[in-house]
Amino acid sequence: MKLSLHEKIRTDFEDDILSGRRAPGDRLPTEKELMEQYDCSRMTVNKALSALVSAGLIDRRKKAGTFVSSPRVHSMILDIPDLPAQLSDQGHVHAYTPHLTRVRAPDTRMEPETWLSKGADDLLQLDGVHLADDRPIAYEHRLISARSVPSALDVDFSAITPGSWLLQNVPWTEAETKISACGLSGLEADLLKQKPGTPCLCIERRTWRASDPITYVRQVFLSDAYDLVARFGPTSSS
Amino acid sequence: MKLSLHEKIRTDFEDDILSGRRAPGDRLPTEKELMEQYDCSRMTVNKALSALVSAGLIDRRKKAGTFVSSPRVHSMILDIPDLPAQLSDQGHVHAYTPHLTRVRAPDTRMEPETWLSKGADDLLQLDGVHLADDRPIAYEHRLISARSVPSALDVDFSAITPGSWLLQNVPWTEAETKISACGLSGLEADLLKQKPGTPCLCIERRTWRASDPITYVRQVFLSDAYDLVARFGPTSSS
DNA sequence: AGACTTTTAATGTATAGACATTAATGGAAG
DNA sequence: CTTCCATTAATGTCTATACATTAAAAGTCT
Repeated sequence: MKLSLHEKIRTDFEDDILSGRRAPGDRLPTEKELMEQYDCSRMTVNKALSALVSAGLIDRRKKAGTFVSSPRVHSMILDIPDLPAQLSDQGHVHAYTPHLTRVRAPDTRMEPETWLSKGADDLLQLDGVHLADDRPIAYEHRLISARSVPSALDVDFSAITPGSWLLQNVPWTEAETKISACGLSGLEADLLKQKPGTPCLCIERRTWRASDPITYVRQVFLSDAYDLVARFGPTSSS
Repeated sequence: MKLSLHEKIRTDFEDDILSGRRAPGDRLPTEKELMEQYDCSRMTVNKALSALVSAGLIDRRKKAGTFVSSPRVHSMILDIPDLPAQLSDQGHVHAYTPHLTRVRAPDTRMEPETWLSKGADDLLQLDGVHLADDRPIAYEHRLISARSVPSALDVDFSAITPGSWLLQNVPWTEAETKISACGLSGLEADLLKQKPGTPCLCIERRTWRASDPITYVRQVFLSDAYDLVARFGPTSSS
């Protein structure tokens, strides 16, 4: 693969920093030194270093210089893809069978419902089962604010999953995701053809669009059918 | 706060996209149009748009143009949980009690062990229980490559947890994390004072340092004591 | 119509210079 | 010795221009 010059400069330092050859606090050459070293213009060096700044690998201070960032944040990005997309990527056949669809008033004893309805608005409830190759793999309980997304009331959710429809029609601006483990309830176990109490991965998510609550969803995955994998490393670069 | 011109251009489009005023798939003005609109040079426009590309908000295709990127994936930033740090942040008292510490040959029937040992090297095995305020909350099974990290053999892991020691002494360059759910085994249940089969969150991680395998760890968390929460939204900008 | 070629409009990369901004540094005054 | 100020070395921003690269679109020839 052919790298452009600013990419080469960037990856050179990326490698040095990630491998530990340049430790946190170390000072990097100045732009002037680098433009001689790489025989290029200052803008090119600057572009490479700017990328490293926004990647959080270096800090730059005027007059002082450029330094390897100190508190190496050990964090990684976990992508939680749209279920149908992920399954079809892996060559499986995805299906969604609605189990319960209705519009109702919020139950104010339930925290997610008071949050979503702001105490008053009607909620569209969409419960259903996700299948991969005809095998049930997840139970989804979803609530949508009828106020924030009135158009959702007219959609036929046996043709498109609620998640995909929302992603395409009501892009979110803010989201909170919680991952935990839980045992299947009696109803869930029944629908997924498992025993109650079977350990499952539980993903809960709330999304906002410009500070309006949009949806709350709780997905319960059979643990042998689904897990989340995140990888972090030098390969991450685009 | 005074914004430089390229920041202004960037935030203008950031706002438009995050608010939904520009929907996925919409085409943005060309660089030429933008340099007239903002009365600036093309490089300035380019810098703003490049930032939006690396933020994943737009896609650009030569000759075709610039478009709001389409499937906004739900991603979350997963902080590598250094359990002691995380717990003390929340005001809890953390303790770690070793349960099994030994050096042994790899069991070649186990995939993680062949990976870590490359088929031959000795492994340092460190199993133990994490407690928060004297209550057991997690069981940790850890293997460290004696070859890649020989200094680990001399450490007293009743004084510092294996995770913290590694984080401080052997920074990784690459990591893979897998999150799933599982039921407690008999041994784990015993040590955590729970019933076998209790649903738990299971985090497995492998780390590398410059392509050398360093450690494999499997942490099993009581589901009522621990879950992962991440929030993603427009506040992310630097 | 279909397959190939050419044009062309857009992005991608890079240059050489200019001026602005900031903060470390050293020197002068008290 | 301390305070203040000027110097200056670094990054930050921006311009105007050039050429490369790509793929859409239009044109041309069967």
